[in-house]
Amino acid sequence: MNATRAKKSSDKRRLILDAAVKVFARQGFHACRVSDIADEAGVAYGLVYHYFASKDKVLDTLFLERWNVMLDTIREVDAQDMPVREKLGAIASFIVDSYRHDPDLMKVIIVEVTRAANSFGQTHLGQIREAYDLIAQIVIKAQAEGSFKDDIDAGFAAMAFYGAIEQMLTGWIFGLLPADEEHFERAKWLVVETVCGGLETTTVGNTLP
Amino acid sequence: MNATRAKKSSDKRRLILDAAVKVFARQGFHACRVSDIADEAGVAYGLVYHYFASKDKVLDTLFLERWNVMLDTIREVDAQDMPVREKLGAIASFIVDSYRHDPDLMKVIIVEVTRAANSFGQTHLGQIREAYDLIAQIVIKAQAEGSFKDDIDAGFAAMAFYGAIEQMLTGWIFGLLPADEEHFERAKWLVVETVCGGLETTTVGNTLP
DNA sequence: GGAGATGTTGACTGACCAGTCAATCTATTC
DNA sequence: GAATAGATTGACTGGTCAGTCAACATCTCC
Repeated sequence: MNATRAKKSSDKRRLILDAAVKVFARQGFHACRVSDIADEAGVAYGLVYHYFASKDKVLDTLFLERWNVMLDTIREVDAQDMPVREKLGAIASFIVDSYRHDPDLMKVIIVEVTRAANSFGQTHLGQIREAYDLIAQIVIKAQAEGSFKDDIDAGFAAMAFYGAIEQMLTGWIFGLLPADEEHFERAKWLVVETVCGGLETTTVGNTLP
Repeated sequence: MNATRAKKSSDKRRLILDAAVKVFARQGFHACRVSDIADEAGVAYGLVYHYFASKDKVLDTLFLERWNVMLDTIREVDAQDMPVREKLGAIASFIVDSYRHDPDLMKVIIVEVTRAANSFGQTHLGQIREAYDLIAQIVIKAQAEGSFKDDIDAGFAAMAFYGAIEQMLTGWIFGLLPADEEHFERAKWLVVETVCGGLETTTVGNTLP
């Protein structure tokens, strides 16, 4: 049957991808060998090249798979009719939950792609920018409807928001922040509370007394 | 004379370090060859190894030189008697100005060390953590004196603050944000305004209406 | 059951590059 | 000006590893 064959085939492909996540997370993309991935997956060296054209393509695949899910989520959230705070909260939630669900994969995506300005970060700059732009759009709308101050550049605000979240993940990745269930939830809340608190028009305190 | 000799010696050392900054920034630490550094500096290959034990040590030196200046600055700022907002503003200022003054060096530090969880980030974890801790201390003091809400974990707040700044630099590094004088200044202000706005006790707006 | 396609294997190769080292050059000192 | 120490050179080496490939295995379908 075709389905069985297809299933079996993609099983091994998936096996390799999952093994790659573990290996990349443990040793880093540059430090690991393709044979490490094959060993971790329990398959022969050559099979990696049967499913992927190069070591790079393995990482590309991992990144794009997950990043596109995130982009879709952000688009969906934005399309809904809810206050900015909730929209940003949903995005923060999604990212933190992604980490909670698969810390290795998020580590790889952040360390090897999102922040790798000279390698994969450049390759996937378009995808990465897309995320920032979508968040900026949310900020712009909030400014237009008056819930966010409009003297703050939306692009910069989006970067600050995204950067704050990514730094939380970085804290967990480096083992600098406690990574239990409660802290995951508090982190979501903190980012939204902090960033929205500073951007909302309801804020009173200002630079001068 | 001894001074001349010493001067000449350290001249070449400096030459190599400066060349390394350019090369690391342009090609990335892993992608570049030691010969690229030597070529850029206009010295022979072997001379790099006369001054540095390994390629790694070159990056270590660059990182530590700059990072220690930053740690000192944060300590000085913290020791002074001024409102939190100004303290955090001074730190944001220092980091942004560091980028303005030498974007290549900051790019290298951030991309190759601060965010490299599997290589130099691990090696220098102590130094990196020190910076986060110092910022967290500032937040804790602000909470103690009542200017910051104390229901927010200081460690997390410090990460959010530092992450927001680093993401601004990342935006400039990737060419995703405008990098002119005015935007540098606005970025400092934005980060402080946003983060402090969300943390200060004077904030009014809250989750529920 | 056999032909063709697809999956799987792992030894091998060719390129690359960090680090070594012996030779040469330059300054310093007496 | 000879001796010593340090600076500078670049050809060479040894190890590493991404990617290839030819052989073998296992499906699918008639």
